Amino acid sequence: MKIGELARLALTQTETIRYYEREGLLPEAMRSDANYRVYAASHVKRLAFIRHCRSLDMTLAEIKTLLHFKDAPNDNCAEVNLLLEAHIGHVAARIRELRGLEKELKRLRNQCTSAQAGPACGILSGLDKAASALRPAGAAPLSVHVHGAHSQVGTPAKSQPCVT
Amino acid sequence: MKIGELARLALTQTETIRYYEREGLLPEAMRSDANYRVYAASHVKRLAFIRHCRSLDMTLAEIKTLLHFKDAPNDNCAEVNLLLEAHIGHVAARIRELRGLEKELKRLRNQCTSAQAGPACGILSGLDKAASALRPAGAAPLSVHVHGAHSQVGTPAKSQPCVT
DNA sequence: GGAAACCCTGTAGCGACCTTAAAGTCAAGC
DNA sequence: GCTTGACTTTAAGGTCGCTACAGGGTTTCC
Repeated sequence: MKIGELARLALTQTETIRYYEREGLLPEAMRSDANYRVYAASHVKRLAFIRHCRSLDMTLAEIKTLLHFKDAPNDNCAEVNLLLEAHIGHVAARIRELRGLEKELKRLRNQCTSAQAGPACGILSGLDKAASALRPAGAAPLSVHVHGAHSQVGTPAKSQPCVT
Repeated sequence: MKIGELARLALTQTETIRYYEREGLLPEAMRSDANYRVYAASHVKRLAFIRHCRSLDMTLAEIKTLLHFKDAPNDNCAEVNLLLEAHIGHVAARIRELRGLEKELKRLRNQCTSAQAGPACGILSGLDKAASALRPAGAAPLSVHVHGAHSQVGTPAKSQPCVT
């Protein structure tokens, strides 16, 4: 099968597939006479694995590590577990961060409706006040390696690879 | 004051300050005879405002809009409220996404401890199985504009501007 | 045989910075 | 006066995970 069919099967864009090949996540494909990439069923499975991991918000580096373990015949359960455990930690940390943000943002919103009569917007002055307030050092260091509040466009989270 | 002092006061890197100037978030600073940027207290306040908004995971575009409202003398409370409301929506959506991820990751982790006796790692085969499973289309479209599970390095969330 | 659909490589862009390089400036100490 | 070191300047390139061209070649279908 050619790259377009693989892309359709894995709900991935062809450019992304070529990118994964460049990055060493997918092995270099065989080529046809016309220099077209030629894929087999095993590539579909591997790509689906990658896309699933990406939908779980793992970085390509993490996925590369997992693929390495998958390729190795010996039992690396402990190391895989460690990686997964770390990733769960990242996600949990990011959730805590965002919950804090949500709380502060809602507090700001309430300031607006209550201070509407003032000369300046309550939200803007609220942001000012908060900006000049000293934050206690006890606040968690935050930001471990999980994205902020804005997802990148076209992230795989929006479409799952569905290979049967 | 020079850029270094401003950076210290706002717990920001000098390169970030120059970047904000290039991007139009900070006005172009006066220059000394030696072509050094010269700042006043008003710049500290404005930078603190920006950094605080960034710590709330707003994009620079959103912050630019807020600054525009701040600079305008008239009452833009409604529009500011709208922007904030939208941002709260983004954060809430990202939290929902990440909670789902957390759940699935923990399910995977449990597979490992329970299937440890098998020939291959339970987690890896679990990722395989999930990758080949069709996801129902009912799943939310996700990814509104809030980052994923990995924060970018040096994000302002890790250090608050503390200006008094 | 001609048009549409596919494929190739290579490059540039996104956001919010961070890093590095090469050069210029300034204040303090000898 | 001279050196040292801390600071500043601009410009360019790197990060991550793609996405979007541009400018060509190939295949497929009518």
